[in-house]
Amino acid sequence: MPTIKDVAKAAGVSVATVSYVLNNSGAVGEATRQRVLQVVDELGYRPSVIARGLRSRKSAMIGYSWRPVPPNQFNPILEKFILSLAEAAARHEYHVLTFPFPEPYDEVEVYRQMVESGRVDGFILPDANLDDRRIRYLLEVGFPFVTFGRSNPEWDFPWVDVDGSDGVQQAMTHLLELGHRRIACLAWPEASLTGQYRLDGYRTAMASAGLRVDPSWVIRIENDYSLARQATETWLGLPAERRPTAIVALTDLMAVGVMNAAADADLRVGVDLATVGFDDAPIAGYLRPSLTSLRQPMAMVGERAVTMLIDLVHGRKPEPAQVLLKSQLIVRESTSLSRRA
Amino acid sequence: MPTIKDVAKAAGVSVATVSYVLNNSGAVGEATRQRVLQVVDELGYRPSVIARGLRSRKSAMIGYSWRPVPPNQFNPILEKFILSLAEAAARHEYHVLTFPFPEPYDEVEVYRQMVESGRVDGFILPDANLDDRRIRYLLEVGFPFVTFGRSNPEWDFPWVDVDGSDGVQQAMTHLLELGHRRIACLAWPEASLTGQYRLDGYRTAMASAGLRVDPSWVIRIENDYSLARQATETWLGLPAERRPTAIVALTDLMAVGVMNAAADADLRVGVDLATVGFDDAPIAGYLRPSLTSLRQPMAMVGERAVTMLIDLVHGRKPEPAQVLLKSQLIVRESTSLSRRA
DNA sequence: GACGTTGAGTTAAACGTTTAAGTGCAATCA
DNA sequence: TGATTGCACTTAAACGTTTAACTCAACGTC
Repeated sequence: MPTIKDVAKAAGVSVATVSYVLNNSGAVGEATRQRVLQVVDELGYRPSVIARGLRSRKSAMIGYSWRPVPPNQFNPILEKFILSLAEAAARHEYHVLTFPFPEPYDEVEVYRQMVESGRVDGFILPDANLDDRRIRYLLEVGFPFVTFGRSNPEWDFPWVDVDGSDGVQQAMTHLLELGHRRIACLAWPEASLTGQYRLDGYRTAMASAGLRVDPSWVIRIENDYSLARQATETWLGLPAERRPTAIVALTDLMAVGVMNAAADADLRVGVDLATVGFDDAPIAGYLRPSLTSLRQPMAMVGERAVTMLIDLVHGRKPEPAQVLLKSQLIVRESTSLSRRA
Repeated sequence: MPTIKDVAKAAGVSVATVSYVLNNSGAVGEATRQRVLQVVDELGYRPSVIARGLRSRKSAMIGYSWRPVPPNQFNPILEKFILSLAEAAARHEYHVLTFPFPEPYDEVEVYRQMVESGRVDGFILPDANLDDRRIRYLLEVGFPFVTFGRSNPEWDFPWVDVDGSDGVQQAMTHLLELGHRRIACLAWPEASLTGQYRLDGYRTAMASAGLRVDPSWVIRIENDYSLARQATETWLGLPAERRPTAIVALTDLMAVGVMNAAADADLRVGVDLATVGFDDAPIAGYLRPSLTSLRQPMAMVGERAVTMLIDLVHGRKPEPAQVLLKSQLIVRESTSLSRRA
């Protein structure tokens, strides 16, 4: 593998000149420049990113670690997200280093290792949450990062998020237009900030529509199929005047639980009971009935996050430093069969 | 960030000694060793992987790039695979670098860049196929790699694969035991070697059972929901004595197409028509009826592939250099409702 | 007492870049 | 004419490791 020295020798110049040509810096005459470039081409020379990294104290790598979901759950947005990270990074001559998510309470240690060994120049942190230890640590040591998701308002750091409140409000508007008035929300435990925002959207929409929220209409569960079924059964067991006619679930997996529980109770989903999911999993369009869901603009999230991170790494302040994107409601049969029929 | 020099100074030894201590090489007295380790600990020193890489000409990185599936398809095994790669790599102090899959026909160029810039020490290549240009290139330049999937038999290289023929035979045995005799196979285009192996499993099982394969029982399509529906409709339109009672699909997505087309024809899946998928997508257990499918041991695939690759990188010949793993049939309602009923 | 041998260190080169500082030269200027 | 400037290029240090080669004292051997 040729090195910069080989190029210099072949072109009859010093290595510095070659370096200047390659980096478009320094003052190099046009003739020399051409000659160097030609030699580079002939020799098939490619700079060693490692040597470059040692000198510049940059690895040109972005660290990314995600929390694997438990068996029997799925993460519908992971692939798109990683892909958009990798593509956005590549556009800036960066690369994405994926590392396994640490065991609970070891988070910081794993990130510390990455930071101190100089493996990466910055991190993309998915699944940000309140009091996130990773964020606290990285702020403390002043290491570049961008989160996907928000955290404590008193912490000032760059993030990208999808407006869950707005998303759920879109779904609610859709349901309200269809005439639904008794709408339930299958939510997440209080610990999840993302869950809070989405639930806020539900409450806001109900309030704007002048509708009272029956306390039994909000059930908080982990993202789990069976728990979603149980919750649905609870709702369907309510007296008719309190029984929801529509259910907004915070994930597609839970929405599937809702649909199946409803079908088992001999309700026609989309006609007798409407339901909406979140994330627009690839399967959503192929379910029976197909599932109305909120699609997060993952490609954009990845692109923005990477761009912001690279700004940070280069000492520039990303502008804006906080980005809130909108999700898109994909209407399918689970909310609109009755209309079509 | 402290460097090895800081440690050496603080411990009153030369940098070489520190290095020897850290690498357990050279001859170092016990007292000195302890003192160095203590200083390392006190200073929180961590070797720079970049400097180390420059000297040792190793990046301690494994390159991984996967072909993103078209919109409306999904890749049920990707997450588990990347995760197991990352975990296995971490156990050997390696990391996984993900890079975007190149545009068609640029494959080699992107891999070449990775090789020549010294970014990675080796590759894991998913989706290996016949005449794979990536394999050809890497063999040519003698760069370490392990594929997931097989390729040309005349090429000698290390791979890990899941025995698709055996998998489909498991499914077939299951269907035959349930009494099915007219079994169809929803296969892939001929270009896919993985598809060939799986289809072989179908033909082998039919032959072993002494059953003739009606030519119309094999339909080759891309992995696509709508095409799967169409194929199913074709089969359901056959005269009764040639109409399949069971359909083995090469992916879960196609199996969903089968199930929905059957339901539209007022057939009860699992009773009137059995179907089996492949990959055991997370949703499979939550479909109605739930889908029998073949689960690939992705964690094992990743683990083995990484171990083999690291052997190669260190100049050891992996033993064995070819690994064929079995998939596991997960029986659910789509093949056994009638039994349970 | 001269002569290996061994153990425990040190010295310094090397890995492949980047870049501050320096050099030489021609053109420009007072 | 000599000083000044700007351009094009070179020199050499530095980034943080690893490791071959060396040093030196202590010890054992004949």
